[in-house]
Amino acid sequence: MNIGTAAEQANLPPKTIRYYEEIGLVTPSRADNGYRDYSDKDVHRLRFLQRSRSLGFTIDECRHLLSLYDDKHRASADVKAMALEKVGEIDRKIAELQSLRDTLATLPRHCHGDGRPDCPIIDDLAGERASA
Amino acid sequence: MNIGTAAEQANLPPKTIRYYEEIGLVTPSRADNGYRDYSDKDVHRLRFLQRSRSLGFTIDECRHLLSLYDDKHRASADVKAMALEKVGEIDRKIAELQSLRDTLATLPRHCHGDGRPDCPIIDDLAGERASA
DNA sequence: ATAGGGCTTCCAGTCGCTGGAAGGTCAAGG
DNA sequence: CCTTGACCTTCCAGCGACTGGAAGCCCTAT
Repeated sequence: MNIGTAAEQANLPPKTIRYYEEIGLVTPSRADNGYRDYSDKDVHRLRFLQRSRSLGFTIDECRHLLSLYDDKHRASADVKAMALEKVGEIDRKIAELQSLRDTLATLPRHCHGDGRPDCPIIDDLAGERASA
Repeated sequence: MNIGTAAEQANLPPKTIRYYEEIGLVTPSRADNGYRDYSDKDVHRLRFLQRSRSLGFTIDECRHLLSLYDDKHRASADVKAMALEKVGEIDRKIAELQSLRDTLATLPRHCHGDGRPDCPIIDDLAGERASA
């Protein structure tokens, strides 16, 4: 199967698939004309990548997950630990964004927001008010 | 004032400050020995950048904010609109992460997480269960 | 005189793609 | 048989916002 078809089935752009090959995540065989030839197994791998990437795993984590996927004797504990660690990471990121949001949201509240030049937001950014 | 001192006062690494100069955000004068020489005004600008960056504005937005900061006749409406738009962006990002988190958090719940090789998380990533 | 720290420039790398150029291949239509 | 257009190939460059490192100058203290 050509890269375009594989791309459709894996829901990934061809460019990305070629990139994944470049960094050693998938290694399709080649047809006589030099075109990449994807097997169902390759596509399976690509879908695995698509899904784990979309869940926020980095490329290196995906590499690790794939090796666990290939390893018939893996311990499910390893995988579970990775998933839980990732959930923790996302939680931390959410909390960070939340506090960012709260800080940022206070700024416009003191700003009359009309054509006048004095602007409490700018003042705050410039540190002309008490602020972190 | 040398870059090291400016860096301390602005709470930014020297490398970052040089980078900001390279992209035209701050242009300190130079001492006779070729060292960058930061005025209080420069440091003020750097702090402005530090704060707006840490609030999640991109470099280009910071550039815009700085030009509003320099413009004594700016309309506060412009600034307010940027701040509100940014809050919306952050809200969207939080929501996205939240749904990501929810999806990801369901995976470990079905995984016994011991030394056995069968792992529902891997199965899910591989698409061997019904999943998006 | 020398040792150290800070400063300078420039180049390369990060992460995960994405865009574009230049050219080969293939299937369908005239 | 020829052309058109879609698809494929490779390679190189760029995104954002820095960060690390090398090579070398400058300044101060001992």
